[in-house]
Amino acid sequence: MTTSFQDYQELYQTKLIPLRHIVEFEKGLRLHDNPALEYAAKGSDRLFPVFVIDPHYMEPDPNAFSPGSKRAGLNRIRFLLESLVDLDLNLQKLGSRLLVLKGEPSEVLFRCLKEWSIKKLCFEFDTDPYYQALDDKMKKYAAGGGIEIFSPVSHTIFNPADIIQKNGGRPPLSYQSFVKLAGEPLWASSPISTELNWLPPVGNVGNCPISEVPSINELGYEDTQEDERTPFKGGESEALRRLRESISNKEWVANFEKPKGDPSAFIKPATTVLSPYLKFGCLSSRYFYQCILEVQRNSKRHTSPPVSLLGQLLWREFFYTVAFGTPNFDQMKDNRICKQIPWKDDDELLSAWRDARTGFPWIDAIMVQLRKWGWVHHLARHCVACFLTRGDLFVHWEKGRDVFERLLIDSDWAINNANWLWLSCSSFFYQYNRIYSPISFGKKYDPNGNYIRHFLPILRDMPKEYIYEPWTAPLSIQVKAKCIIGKDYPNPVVAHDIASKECRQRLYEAYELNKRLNGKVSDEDLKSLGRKLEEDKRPGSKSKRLKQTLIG
DNA sequence: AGCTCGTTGGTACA
DNA sequence: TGTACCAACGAGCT
Repeated sequence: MTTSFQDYQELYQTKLIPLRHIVEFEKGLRLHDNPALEYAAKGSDRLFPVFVIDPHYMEPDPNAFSPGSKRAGLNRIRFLLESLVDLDLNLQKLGSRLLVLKGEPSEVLFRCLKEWSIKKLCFEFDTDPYYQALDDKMKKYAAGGGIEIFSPVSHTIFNPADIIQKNGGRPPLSYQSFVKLAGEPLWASSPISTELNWLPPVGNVGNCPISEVPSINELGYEDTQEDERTPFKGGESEALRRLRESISNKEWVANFEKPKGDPSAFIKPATTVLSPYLKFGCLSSRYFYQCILEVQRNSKRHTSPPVSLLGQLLWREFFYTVAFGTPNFDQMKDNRICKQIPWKDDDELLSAWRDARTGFPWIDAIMVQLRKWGWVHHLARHCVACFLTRGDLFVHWEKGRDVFERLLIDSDWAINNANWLWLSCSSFFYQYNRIYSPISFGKKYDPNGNYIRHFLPILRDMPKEYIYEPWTAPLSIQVKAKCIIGKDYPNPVVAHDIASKECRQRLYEAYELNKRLNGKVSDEDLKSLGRKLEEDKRPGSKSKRLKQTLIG
Protein backbone atom coordinates (compact mmCIF):
# COMPACT_ATOMS: atom_id res chain seq x y z
CA MET A 1 0.00 0.00 0.00
CA THR A 2 1.28 3.45 -0.85
CA THR A 3 0.93 6.64 1.11
CA SER A 4 -0.89 9.42 -0.67
CA PHE A 5 0.36 12.97 -0.97
CA GLN A 6 -2.33 14.15 1.48
CA ASP A 7 -1.19 11.53 4.00
CA TYR A 8 2.34 12.84 3.74
CA GLN A 9 1.14 16.38 4.34
CA GLU A 10 -0.45 15.25 7.59
CA LEU A 11 2.60 13.31 8.65
CA TYR A 12 4.75 16.38 8.11
CA GLN A 13 2.42 18.60 10.00
CA THR A 14 2.44 16.26 12.98
CA LYS A 15 6.24 15.99 12.64
CA LEU A 16 6.23 12.23 12.33
CA ILE A 17 8.40 12.75 9.28
CA PRO A 18 11.08 15.40 9.64
CA LEU A 19 10.90 18.38 7.26
CA ARG A 20 13.56 17.75 4.68
CA HIS A 21 14.99 20.46 2.42
CA ILE A 22 17.67 20.49 -0.26
CA VAL A 23 19.96 23.38 -0.99
CA GLU A 24 21.57 22.72 -4.33
CA PHE A 25 24.80 24.57 -5.12
CA GLU A 26 25.53 25.56 -8.71
CA LYS A 27 27.46 28.79 -8.36
CA GLY A 28 27.07 30.53 -4.97
CA LEU A 29 29.74 28.33 -3.33
CA ARG A 30 29.64 30.17 0.00
CA LEU A 31 27.93 30.39 3.36
CA HIS A 32 27.93 34.20 3.69
CA ASP A 33 25.03 36.09 2.11
CA ASN A 34 23.49 32.99 0.64
CA PRO A 35 19.68 33.38 0.64
CA ALA A 36 19.02 29.95 -0.90
CA LEU A 37 20.97 28.29 1.92
CA GLU A 38 19.37 30.42 4.63
CA TYR A 39 15.88 29.80 3.35
CA ALA A 40 16.51 26.06 3.04
CA ALA A 41 17.82 25.95 6.60
CA LYS A 42 14.91 27.89 8.03
CA GLY A 43 12.22 25.63 9.48
CA SER A 44 13.79 22.40 8.30
CA ASP A 45 14.72 19.42 10.46
CA ARG A 46 17.02 17.86 7.92
CA LEU A 47 19.02 19.85 5.35
CA PHE A 48 20.74 18.17 2.40
CA PRO A 49 23.44 20.46 0.92
CA VAL A 50 24.02 19.02 -2.54
CA PHE A 51 26.49 19.54 -5.34
CA VAL A 52 26.15 17.53 -8.54
CA ILE A 53 29.25 16.77 -10.55
CA ASP A 54 28.17 16.93 -14.16
CA PRO A 55 30.35 14.61 -16.29
CA HIS A 56 29.69 16.88 -19.25
CA TYR A 57 31.59 19.60 -17.38
CA MET A 58 34.11 17.51 -15.45
CA GLU A 59 35.09 14.40 -17.45
CA PRO A 60 38.50 14.49 -19.14
CA ASP A 61 38.40 15.19 -22.86
CA PRO A 62 41.55 13.85 -24.53
CA ASN A 63 40.75 15.73 -27.75
CA ALA A 64 40.76 19.19 -26.22
CA PHE A 65 43.68 21.51 -27.01
CA SER A 66 44.61 21.82 -23.35
CA PRO A 67 44.26 19.46 -20.35
CA GLY A 68 40.73 19.49 -19.00
CA SER A 69 37.19 18.52 -19.86
CA LYS A 70 35.19 19.34 -22.93
CA ARG A 71 34.17 22.68 -21.46
CA ALA A 72 36.73 23.65 -18.85
CA GLY A 73 40.49 23.73 -18.61
CA LEU A 74 42.18 21.98 -15.71
CA ASN A 75 42.91 25.21 -13.84
CA ARG A 76 39.23 26.04 -13.55
CA ILE A 77 38.30 22.47 -12.63
CA ARG A 78 40.92 22.58 -9.88
CA PHE A 79 39.64 25.96 -8.70
CA LEU A 80 36.12 24.53 -8.54
CA LEU A 81 37.23 21.45 -6.57
CA GLU A 82 39.12 23.66 -4.11
CA SER A 83 36.01 25.76 -3.71
CA LEU A 84 33.93 22.66 -3.00
CA VAL A 85 36.42 21.38 -0.42
CA ASP A 86 36.30 24.74 1.33
CA LEU A 87 32.51 24.81 1.19
CA ASP A 88 32.40 21.34 2.71
CA LEU A 89 34.76 22.39 5.52
CA ASN A 90 32.71 25.48 6.28
CA LEU A 91 29.52 23.42 6.33
CA GLN A 92 31.19 20.93 8.66
CA LYS A 93 32.02 23.70 11.10
CA LEU A 94 28.26 24.10 11.49
CA GLY A 95 27.64 20.37 11.88
CA SER A 96 26.60 19.85 8.28
CA ARG A 97 28.50 18.64 5.20
CA LEU A 98 28.47 18.80 1.42
CA LEU A 99 26.84 15.86 -0.34
CA VAL A 100 28.58 15.30 -3.66
CA LEU A 101 26.76 13.28 -6.31
CA LYS A 102 27.68 12.43 -9.88
CA GLY A 103 25.61 12.28 -13.04
CA GLU A 104 23.31 14.25 -15.26
CA PRO A 105 22.18 16.94 -12.81
CA SER A 106 18.41 16.77 -13.35
CA GLU A 107 18.35 12.96 -13.10
CA VAL A 108 20.44 13.00 -9.95
CA LEU A 109 18.27 15.67 -8.38
CA PHE A 110 14.99 13.93 -9.28
CA ARG A 111 16.29 10.84 -7.54
CA CYS A 112 17.33 12.78 -4.42
CA LEU A 113 13.99 14.56 -4.20
CA LYS A 114 12.17 11.23 -4.30
CA GLU A 115 14.50 9.20 -2.11
CA TRP A 116 14.67 11.82 0.64
CA SER A 117 11.01 12.91 0.48
CA ILE A 118 12.03 16.52 0.00
CA LYS A 119 9.56 19.35 0.67
CA LYS A 120 11.65 22.32 -0.41
CA LEU A 121 14.32 22.64 -3.08
CA CYS A 122 16.41 25.82 -2.95
CA PHE A 123 19.00 26.97 -5.48
CA GLU A 124 20.33 30.33 -6.56
CA PHE A 125 18.75 31.84 -9.67
CA ASP A 126 21.14 31.57 -12.61
CA THR A 127 20.90 33.40 -15.93
CA ASP A 128 23.30 31.17 -17.90
CA PRO A 129 21.42 29.24 -20.60
CA TYR A 130 22.90 25.95 -19.37
CA TYR A 131 21.52 26.42 -15.87
CA GLN A 132 18.29 28.03 -17.08
CA ALA A 133 17.50 24.78 -18.87
CA LEU A 134 18.28 22.72 -15.76
CA ASP A 135 16.38 25.03 -13.45
CA ASP A 136 13.32 24.95 -15.72
CA LYS A 137 13.35 21.15 -15.61
CA MET A 138 13.52 21.22 -11.82
CA LYS A 139 10.69 23.71 -11.55
CA LYS A 140 8.43 21.60 -13.77
CA TYR A 141 9.21 18.45 -11.82
CA ALA A 142 8.67 20.15 -8.49
CA ALA A 143 5.34 21.63 -9.58
CA GLY A 144 4.09 18.12 -10.31
CA GLY A 145 5.29 16.71 -7.00
CA GLY A 146 4.11 19.38 -4.59
CA ILE A 147 7.68 20.44 -3.86
CA GLU A 148 8.32 24.08 -3.07
CA ILE A 149 11.06 25.77 -5.09
CA PHE A 150 12.95 28.80 -3.84
CA SER A 151 15.33 30.36 -6.34
CA PRO A 152 16.53 33.79 -5.23
CA VAL A 153 18.58 36.27 -7.26
CA SER A 154 21.84 36.49 -5.34
CA HIS A 155 24.58 35.96 -7.90
CA THR A 156 24.12 39.53 -9.09
CA ILE A 157 23.34 42.72 -7.19
CA PHE A 158 20.36 43.59 -9.36
CA ASN A 159 17.75 41.32 -10.87
CA PRO A 160 18.34 41.42 -14.64
CA ALA A 161 14.63 40.79 -15.27
CA ASP A 162 13.69 43.87 -13.20
CA ILE A 163 16.04 46.12 -15.15
CA ILE A 164 14.77 44.82 -18.47
CA GLN A 165 11.19 45.40 -17.37
CA LYS A 166 12.03 48.92 -16.23
CA ASN A 167 13.44 49.59 -19.68
CA GLY A 168 10.25 48.52 -21.43
CA GLY A 169 11.13 44.88 -22.10
CA ARG A 170 14.54 45.28 -23.70
CA PRO A 171 17.86 45.48 -21.93
CA PRO A 172 19.66 48.85 -21.98
CA LEU A 173 22.57 48.75 -24.43
CA SER A 174 24.86 51.33 -22.92
CA TYR A 175 26.55 51.33 -19.56
CA GLN A 176 25.32 54.76 -18.61
CA SER A 177 21.69 53.98 -19.32
CA PHE A 178 22.08 50.78 -17.31
CA VAL A 179 23.50 52.65 -14.33
CA LYS A 180 20.69 55.18 -14.51
CA LEU A 181 18.03 52.46 -14.59
CA ALA A 182 19.64 50.39 -11.87
CA GLY A 183 20.10 53.14 -9.30
CA GLU A 184 21.06 52.05 -5.80
CA PRO A 185 20.32 48.53 -4.67
CA LEU A 186 17.41 48.39 -2.20
CA TRP A 187 19.61 47.06 0.56
CA ALA A 188 22.44 49.59 0.02
CA SER A 189 21.82 51.33 3.32
CA SER A 190 20.96 48.30 5.44
CA PRO A 191 23.60 45.64 6.01
CA ILE A 192 22.96 42.28 4.38
CA SER A 193 23.30 39.10 6.36
CA THR A 194 26.78 37.67 6.29
CA GLU A 195 26.78 35.54 9.41
CA LEU A 196 25.42 32.04 9.47
CA ASN A 197 25.83 30.31 12.81
CA TRP A 198 23.47 27.39 12.67
CA LEU A 199 22.45 24.69 10.21
CA PRO A 200 20.08 21.72 10.59
CA PRO A 201 21.74 18.29 10.56
CA VAL A 202 22.04 16.32 7.33
CA GLY A 203 19.39 13.63 6.95
CA ASN A 204 19.81 9.96 6.15
CA VAL A 205 20.97 9.75 2.54
CA GLY A 206 19.51 6.28 1.97
CA ASN A 207 20.58 4.65 -1.26
CA CYS A 208 21.85 7.78 -3.00
CA PRO A 209 25.54 7.35 -3.79
CA ILE A 210 27.24 10.18 -1.92
CA SER A 211 30.95 10.84 -2.25
CA GLU A 212 33.55 13.20 -0.90
CA VAL A 213 34.74 16.06 -3.09
CA PRO A 214 36.89 14.21 -5.64
CA SER A 215 40.52 15.03 -6.30
CA ILE A 216 41.86 15.93 -9.73
CA ASN A 217 43.26 12.40 -10.03
CA GLU A 218 39.99 10.79 -9.02
CA LEU A 219 38.33 12.63 -11.87
CA GLY A 220 40.83 10.99 -14.21
CA TYR A 221 43.31 13.82 -14.72
CA GLU A 222 47.03 13.72 -14.42
CA ASP A 223 48.16 16.55 -12.25
CA THR A 224 50.17 19.27 -13.91
CA GLN A 225 53.47 20.65 -12.66
CA GLU A 226 53.25 23.43 -10.19
CA ASP A 227 54.54 26.12 -12.57
CA GLU A 228 51.73 25.21 -14.99
CA ARG A 229 49.09 25.80 -12.34
CA THR A 230 47.16 28.89 -11.46
CA PRO A 231 48.54 30.64 -8.36
CA PHE A 232 44.96 31.44 -7.28
CA LYS A 233 43.33 29.08 -4.83
CA GLY A 234 39.59 28.49 -4.90
CA GLY A 235 37.10 28.80 -2.06
CA GLU A 236 35.10 31.15 0.11
CA SER A 237 37.78 31.40 2.79
CA GLU A 238 40.38 32.51 0.26
CA ALA A 239 37.84 34.88 -1.32
CA LEU A 240 37.16 36.63 1.98
CA ARG A 241 40.85 36.77 2.80
CA ARG A 242 41.56 38.37 -0.58
CA LEU A 243 38.65 40.76 -0.16
CA ARG A 244 39.89 41.94 3.24
CA GLU A 245 43.39 42.32 1.89
CA SER A 246 42.12 44.41 -1.03
CA ILE A 247 39.87 46.70 0.97
CA SER A 248 42.36 47.15 3.80
CA ASN A 249 44.13 49.62 1.54
CA LYS A 250 41.37 52.22 1.72
CA GLU A 251 43.15 54.78 -0.38
CA TRP A 252 43.69 52.25 -3.14
CA VAL A 253 39.99 51.30 -3.12
CA ALA A 254 38.81 54.92 -3.14
CA ASN A 255 41.18 55.99 -5.92
CA PHE A 256 40.83 52.91 -8.12
CA GLU A 257 40.81 53.78 -11.83
CA LYS A 258 40.63 50.75 -14.05
CA PRO A 259 42.20 52.21 -17.20
CA LYS A 260 45.25 53.25 -15.19
CA GLY A 261 46.05 49.71 -14.11
CA ASP A 262 49.22 48.08 -15.38
CA PRO A 263 48.51 44.96 -17.49
CA SER A 264 52.13 43.85 -17.26
CA ALA A 265 52.13 43.68 -13.45
CA PHE A 266 52.20 40.03 -12.46
CA ILE A 267 54.13 39.76 -9.19
CA LYS A 268 51.43 41.90 -7.68
CA PRO A 269 48.51 42.21 -10.13
CA ALA A 270 47.05 45.71 -10.58
CA THR A 271 43.50 44.58 -9.80
CA THR A 272 41.87 42.63 -6.96
CA VAL A 273 41.74 39.27 -8.79
CA LEU A 274 38.39 38.69 -7.14
CA SER A 275 36.77 37.83 -10.49
CA PRO A 276 37.14 34.02 -10.19
CA TYR A 277 35.60 34.18 -6.71
CA LEU A 278 32.69 36.24 -8.01
CA LYS A 279 32.28 33.85 -10.92
CA PHE A 280 31.81 30.82 -8.66
CA GLY A 281 30.03 32.84 -6.00
CA CYS A 282 32.75 32.15 -3.42
CA LEU A 283 32.35 35.87 -2.83
CA SER A 284 28.96 37.58 -2.75
CA SER A 285 28.85 40.49 -5.18
CA ARG A 286 26.39 42.19 -2.80
CA TYR A 287 28.81 41.87 0.11
CA PHE A 288 31.66 43.15 -2.04
CA TYR A 289 29.50 46.11 -3.10
CA GLN A 290 28.68 46.86 0.52
CA CYS A 291 32.34 46.75 1.54
CA ILE A 292 33.39 49.16 -1.22
CA LEU A 293 30.51 51.49 -0.36
CA GLU A 294 31.66 51.64 3.24
CA VAL A 295 35.22 52.53 2.25
CA GLN A 296 33.90 55.26 -0.05
CA ARG A 297 31.69 56.72 2.67
CA ASN A 298 34.72 57.08 4.91
CA SER A 299 36.92 58.65 2.23
CA LYS A 300 37.16 62.34 1.49
CA ARG A 301 37.02 61.71 -2.21
CA HIS A 302 36.71 58.70 -4.43
CA THR A 303 36.54 57.78 -8.10
CA SER A 304 33.21 57.05 -9.79
CA PRO A 305 31.76 54.55 -12.25
CA PRO A 306 32.67 53.46 -14.84
CA VAL A 307 36.32 53.50 -13.75
CA SER A 308 35.91 53.04 -9.98
CA LEU A 309 35.97 49.67 -8.23
CA LEU A 310 32.21 49.90 -7.72
CA GLY A 311 31.98 50.68 -11.42
CA GLN A 312 33.62 47.33 -12.18
CA LEU A 313 30.87 45.52 -10.32
CA LEU A 314 28.31 47.49 -12.30
CA TRP A 315 29.92 46.38 -15.57
CA ARG A 316 29.31 42.85 -14.43
CA GLU A 317 25.67 43.67 -13.73
CA PHE A 318 25.27 45.44 -17.06
CA PHE A 319 26.62 42.48 -19.02
CA TYR A 320 24.52 39.99 -17.06
CA THR A 321 21.45 42.03 -17.88
CA VAL A 322 22.12 42.37 -21.61
CA ALA A 323 23.12 38.70 -21.88
CA PHE A 324 19.94 37.60 -20.12
CA GLY A 325 17.74 39.75 -22.33
CA THR A 326 19.35 38.98 -25.70
CA PRO A 327 18.52 35.75 -27.54
CA ASN A 328 21.58 34.06 -29.04
CA PHE A 329 23.86 36.42 -27.16
CA ASP A 330 26.80 34.03 -27.54
CA GLN A 331 26.84 33.99 -31.35
CA MET A 332 26.90 36.36 -34.30
CA LYS A 333 24.04 34.75 -36.19
CA ASP A 334 20.52 35.68 -35.11
CA ASN A 335 21.91 37.99 -32.44
CA ARG A 336 20.09 41.29 -32.84
CA ILE A 337 22.77 43.37 -31.12
CA CYS A 338 25.68 41.84 -33.04
CA LYS A 339 27.12 43.35 -36.21
CA GLN A 340 27.35 40.85 -39.04
CA ILE A 341 30.99 40.73 -40.12
CA PRO A 342 32.65 38.34 -42.61
CA TRP A 343 35.30 37.04 -40.24
CA LYS A 344 37.96 34.72 -41.63
CA ASP A 345 37.85 31.03 -40.91
CA ASP A 346 41.58 30.46 -40.58
CA ASP A 347 42.63 27.66 -38.25
CA GLU A 348 46.31 28.36 -38.69
CA LEU A 349 46.05 31.95 -37.53
CA LEU A 350 43.78 30.82 -34.70
CA SER A 351 46.16 28.17 -33.44
CA ALA A 352 49.15 30.49 -33.75
CA TRP A 353 47.31 32.90 -31.45
CA ARG A 354 46.04 30.22 -29.11
CA ASP A 355 49.42 28.50 -28.77
CA ALA A 356 51.42 31.70 -28.28
CA ARG A 357 53.16 31.50 -31.69
CA THR A 358 52.19 34.83 -33.26
CA GLY A 359 55.73 36.14 -33.14
CA PHE A 360 54.59 39.21 -31.21
CA PRO A 361 56.13 38.74 -27.75
CA TRP A 362 53.59 40.97 -25.99
CA ILE A 363 50.71 38.91 -27.43
CA ASP A 364 52.39 35.54 -26.92
CA ALA A 365 53.43 36.31 -23.33
CA ILE A 366 49.81 37.13 -22.49
CA MET A 367 48.63 33.87 -24.06
CA VAL A 368 51.21 31.95 -22.01
CA GLN A 369 50.07 33.63 -18.81
CA LEU A 370 46.46 32.87 -19.75
CA ARG A 371 47.23 29.20 -20.20
CA LYS A 372 49.37 28.86 -17.07
CA TRP A 373 47.50 31.11 -14.67
CA GLY A 374 43.98 31.08 -16.05
CA TRP A 375 43.99 34.79 -15.38
CA VAL A 376 45.43 37.85 -17.12
CA HIS A 377 44.83 41.56 -16.57
CA HIS A 378 41.79 43.09 -18.19
CA LEU A 379 43.82 45.27 -20.58
CA ALA A 380 45.94 42.28 -21.57
CA ARG A 381 42.71 40.50 -22.51
CA HIS A 382 41.84 43.53 -24.62
CA CYS A 383 45.15 43.37 -26.46
CA VAL A 384 44.94 39.71 -27.44
CA ALA A 385 41.23 39.84 -28.25
CA CYS A 386 41.68 42.88 -30.46
CA PHE A 387 44.70 41.27 -32.12
CA LEU A 388 42.82 38.06 -32.95
CA THR A 389 39.74 39.79 -34.32
CA ARG A 390 39.50 43.33 -35.66
CA GLY A 391 43.08 44.42 -35.03
CA ASP A 392 45.24 42.00 -36.99
CA LEU A 393 44.10 38.44 -37.71
CA PHE A 394 40.41 39.02 -38.46
CA VAL A 395 39.47 35.65 -36.97
CA HIS A 396 35.91 35.19 -35.68
CA TRP A 397 35.38 36.42 -32.10
CA GLU A 398 33.48 33.21 -31.29
CA LYS A 399 36.74 31.26 -31.74
CA GLY A 400 38.60 33.49 -29.32
CA ARG A 401 35.67 33.38 -26.93
CA ASP A 402 35.91 29.57 -26.87
CA VAL A 403 39.59 29.68 -25.96
CA PHE A 404 39.00 32.20 -23.16
CA GLU A 405 35.99 30.27 -21.91
CA ARG A 406 38.11 27.18 -21.55
CA LEU A 407 41.29 28.67 -20.09
CA LEU A 408 40.09 31.43 -17.77
CA ILE A 409 39.42 30.47 -14.16
CA ASP A 410 36.99 33.40 -14.01
CA SER A 411 35.32 32.72 -17.37
CA ASP A 412 31.74 33.72 -17.05
CA TRP A 413 29.24 33.17 -19.84
CA ALA A 414 27.71 36.65 -19.85
CA ILE A 415 30.88 38.64 -19.26
CA ASN A 416 33.14 36.69 -21.56
CA ASN A 417 30.75 36.90 -24.50
CA ALA A 418 30.04 40.57 -23.85
CA ASN A 419 33.72 41.44 -23.86
CA TRP A 420 34.34 39.57 -27.11
CA LEU A 421 31.42 41.41 -28.67
CA TRP A 422 32.97 44.61 -27.38
CA LEU A 423 36.56 44.03 -28.47
CA SER A 424 35.60 42.79 -31.93
CA CYS A 425 33.47 45.92 -32.45
CA SER A 426 30.45 43.66 -32.93
CA SER A 427 28.40 45.35 -30.21
CA PHE A 428 28.64 47.97 -27.42
CA PHE A 429 31.77 49.54 -28.87
CA TYR A 430 32.22 50.54 -32.50
CA GLN A 431 35.34 52.66 -32.87
CA TYR A 432 37.20 50.20 -35.02
CA ASN A 433 39.92 52.71 -35.82
CA ARG A 434 41.22 52.36 -32.30
CA ILE A 435 43.47 49.36 -32.51
CA TYR A 436 45.79 48.23 -29.74
CA SER A 437 49.33 48.04 -31.05
CA PRO A 438 50.89 44.65 -30.22
CA ILE A 439 54.21 46.48 -30.01
CA SER A 440 53.78 49.87 -28.38
CA PHE A 441 50.91 49.20 -25.97
CA GLY A 442 52.86 46.90 -23.66
CA LYS A 443 56.03 48.95 -24.02
CA LYS A 444 54.25 51.91 -22.46
CA TYR A 445 53.86 50.03 -19.18
CA ASP A 446 56.89 47.78 -19.23
CA PRO A 447 59.70 49.27 -21.36
CA ASN A 448 62.21 46.70 -20.19
CA GLY A 449 59.95 43.79 -21.14
CA ASN A 450 60.09 42.05 -17.75
CA TYR A 451 56.65 40.56 -18.30
CA ILE A 452 57.74 39.07 -21.63
CA ARG A 453 61.00 37.76 -20.17
CA HIS A 454 59.07 36.00 -17.42
CA PHE A 455 56.43 34.28 -19.54
CA LEU A 456 58.60 33.78 -22.65
CA PRO A 457 61.97 32.79 -21.19
CA ILE A 458 63.33 32.16 -24.68
CA LEU A 459 63.48 35.95 -25.02
CA ARG A 460 65.05 36.46 -21.61
CA ASP A 461 68.33 37.80 -22.97
CA MET A 462 66.93 39.88 -25.83
CA PRO A 463 67.96 43.55 -25.35
CA LYS A 464 65.07 45.77 -24.43
CA GLU A 465 65.43 47.72 -27.69
CA TYR A 466 64.23 44.65 -29.57
CA ILE A 467 62.16 42.68 -27.10
CA TYR A 468 58.81 43.89 -28.42
CA GLU A 469 59.94 43.41 -32.05
CA PRO A 470 62.64 40.74 -31.95
CA TRP A 471 62.53 40.20 -35.75
CA THR A 472 64.15 43.60 -36.14
CA ALA A 473 67.18 42.61 -34.08
CA PRO A 474 70.38 42.16 -36.11
CA LEU A 475 71.46 38.53 -36.37
CA SER A 476 74.51 39.14 -34.16
CA ILE A 477 72.21 40.34 -31.38
CA GLN A 478 69.94 37.32 -31.86
CA VAL A 479 72.93 35.01 -31.59
CA LYS A 480 74.14 36.76 -28.46
CA ALA A 481 70.63 36.53 -26.95
CA LYS A 482 70.53 32.80 -27.81
CA CYS A 483 67.28 33.31 -29.67
CA ILE A 484 67.24 33.11 -33.45
CA ILE A 485 64.02 34.51 -34.86
CA GLY A 486 62.39 32.02 -37.21
CA LYS A 487 64.06 29.13 -35.36
CA ASP A 488 63.88 29.58 -31.58
CA TYR A 489 61.02 32.05 -31.68
CA PRO A 490 58.66 32.57 -34.64
CA ASN A 491 58.59 35.39 -37.12
CA PRO A 492 55.47 37.54 -36.84
CA VAL A 493 52.40 35.93 -38.48
CA VAL A 494 51.39 39.27 -39.99
CA ALA A 495 52.92 42.68 -40.54
CA HIS A 496 50.94 44.74 -38.04
CA ASP A 497 50.88 47.95 -40.11
CA ILE A 498 49.50 46.23 -43.18
CA ALA A 499 47.21 43.80 -41.35
CA SER A 500 45.62 46.46 -39.17
CA LYS A 501 44.95 48.71 -42.17
CA GLU A 502 43.31 45.84 -43.94
CA CYS A 503 41.19 45.09 -40.88
CA ARG A 504 40.01 48.69 -40.75
CA GLN A 505 39.00 48.50 -44.38
CA ARG A 506 37.13 45.23 -43.80
CA LEU A 507 35.30 46.67 -40.80
CA TYR A 508 34.43 49.76 -42.78
CA GLU A 509 32.86 47.73 -45.54
CA ALA A 510 31.07 45.40 -43.15
CA TYR A 511 29.62 48.37 -41.27
CA GLU A 512 28.46 49.86 -44.58
CA LEU A 513 26.74 46.59 -45.43
CA ASN A 514 25.02 46.42 -42.03
CA LYS A 515 23.86 50.01 -42.43
CA ARG A 516 22.59 49.48 -45.95
CA LEU A 517 20.66 46.34 -45.03
CA ASN A 518 19.55 47.75 -41.68
CA GLY A 519 21.24 44.92 -39.82
CA LYS A 520 19.41 42.23 -41.79
CA VAL A 521 22.47 40.67 -43.37
CA SER A 522 21.97 37.18 -44.79
CA ASP A 523 24.58 34.42 -44.96
CA GLU A 524 24.84 35.03 -48.70
CA ASP A 525 25.39 38.79 -48.23
CA LEU A 526 28.18 38.03 -45.79
CA LYS A 527 29.80 35.46 -48.02
CA SER A 528 29.72 37.76 -50.97
CA LEU A 529 31.31 40.59 -49.01
CA GLY A 530 33.93 38.12 -47.76
CA ARG A 531 34.76 37.18 -51.36
CA LYS A 532 34.93 40.81 -52.42
CA LEU A 533 37.32 41.65 -49.57
CA GLU A 534 39.60 38.75 -50.51
CA GLU A 535 39.53 39.96 -54.11
CA ASP A 536 40.43 43.51 -53.06
CA LYS A 537 43.39 42.18 -51.16
CA ARG A 538 45.06 40.78 -54.24
CA PRO A 539 47.74 43.13 -55.53
CA GLY A 540 46.75 44.99 -58.65
CA SER A 541 43.14 43.97 -58.33
CA LYS A 542 40.86 45.96 -60.62
CA SER A 543 38.02 46.07 -58.10
CA LYS A 544 40.23 47.66 -55.51
CA ARG A 545 38.57 50.79 -54.25
CA LEU A 546 39.35 53.01 -51.33
CA LYS A 547 36.94 54.38 -48.78
CA GLN A 548 37.09 57.80 -50.36
CA THR A 549 35.73 56.56 -53.67
CA LEU A 550 32.98 54.73 -51.85
CA ILE A 551 32.00 57.80 -49.90
CA GLY A 552 32.10 59.96 -53.01
C1' DA B 1 17.28 65.21 -37.59
C1' DG B 2 20.63 66.72 -34.68
C1' DC B 3 23.13 66.48 -30.58
C1' DT B 4 26.26 64.56 -26.84
C1' DC B 5 28.82 61.13 -25.15
C1' DG B 6 31.40 56.99 -24.89
C1' DT B 7 35.89 52.24 -19.26
C1' DT B 8 41.08 52.32 -20.83
C1' DG B 9 44.38 53.89 -29.06
C1' DG B 10 48.26 55.63 -31.81
C1' DT B 11 51.06 59.09 -33.44
C1' DA B 12 53.10 63.56 -33.71
C1' DC B 13 54.32 67.51 -31.57
C1' DA B 14 54.85 71.09 -28.01
C1' DT C 1 52.52 65.31 -19.44
C1' DG C 2 49.32 67.38 -22.28
C1' DT C 3 46.96 68.13 -26.61
C1' DA C 4 45.50 67.89 -31.51
C1' DC C 5 44.58 64.94 -34.94
C1' DC C 6 43.19 60.53 -37.16
C1' DA C 7 38.06 59.28 -38.87
C1' DA C 8 33.58 59.31 -37.91
C1' DC C 9 30.76 54.65 -35.05
C1' DG C 10 25.96 53.83 -32.15
C1' DA C 11 22.88 54.60 -28.10
C1' DG C 12 20.05 57.52 -26.14
C1' DC C 13 18.13 61.76 -25.65
C1' DT C 14 15.90 66.13 -27.30
